[in-house]
Amino acid sequence: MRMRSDGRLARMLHVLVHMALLGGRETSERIAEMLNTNPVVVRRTLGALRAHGIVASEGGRGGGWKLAKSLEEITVLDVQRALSAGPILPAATSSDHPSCPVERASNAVLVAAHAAAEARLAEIYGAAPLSEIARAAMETAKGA
Amino acid sequence: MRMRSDGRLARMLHVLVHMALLGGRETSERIAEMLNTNPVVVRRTLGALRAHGIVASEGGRGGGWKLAKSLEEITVLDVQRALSAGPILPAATSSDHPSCPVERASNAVLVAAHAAAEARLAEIYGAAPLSEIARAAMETAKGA
DNA sequence: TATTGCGTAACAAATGGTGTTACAGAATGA
DNA sequence: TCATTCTGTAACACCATTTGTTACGCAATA
Repeated sequence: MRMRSDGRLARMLHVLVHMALLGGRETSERIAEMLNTNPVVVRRTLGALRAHGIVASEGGRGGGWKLAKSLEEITVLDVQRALSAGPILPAATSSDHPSCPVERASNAVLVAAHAAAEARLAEIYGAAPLSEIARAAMETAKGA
Repeated sequence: MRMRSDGRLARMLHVLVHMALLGGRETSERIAEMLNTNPVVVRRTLGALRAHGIVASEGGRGGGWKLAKSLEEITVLDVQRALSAGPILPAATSSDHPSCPVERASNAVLVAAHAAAEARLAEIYGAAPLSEIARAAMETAKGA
């Protein structure tokens, strides 16, 4: 029952930076083309970001998606949190004999280790605004 | 496509410590009872540990499983490595447009962050011998 | 030689992201 | 008003991975 880290975070970072660089509104259709996927998947995933104030959407003719904040104001951690409420790195403990001291001790070690790793990950995510990704991308594009 | 951290590590820590505390050989049948699971699952998983020299097995009457090292010589990291060859925390990047600078930059941030988190996790796992889990378990059992 | 226990193949179930179709609702513009 | 163009969402099927299970072969031993 694990919440494995999926490909949504990478895809969302990718598309959010593109949206900022393009400036205007983008439809699910066009975003889906950017991500080589389906418009419904895009709405589903961007919908989670909208619930956290990262993007906004409008229906009807001329509608679509746009950023609700600047790239400087969005960190990787913000996007991660929008996509998944729980821990980024769940502990993966066992619960075969909840009262067994050995199982408890084993689980405790794993929980502590994961908490430390998660703290490190969240620290880095939180210190990484999307504007930094945009800057690195432009640098690369120029250099190449 | 993630290699999510599954429940095998926790289960193996649990059973290895029990095996050490019990001292002798244990059959898949008895171990399965400890873990509330099936003997085949036990053979499957312990088989991976045997391939890394952590446990040994013998068939036939009077056979079963026993530790190949002492708990002091086995770290959580050893068990983790035996269960899964690759990274503990795979990066979860996207590959929709491998030549897109924005995708590359997004992936790079994620890869770097995961590498740091994984290093932290491996550091803790490597510094945690199973004897420490056994000690903590006995402490708890005594205290309670 | 009968029993015990591992080794392994084969298959079902559950989980969670993904891909897809279908359709309802809202905004826009002629 | 009405057709068009969007999002919102339900309802599936699909894929990959762990887990659970049955079945059977092989080795060791009393």
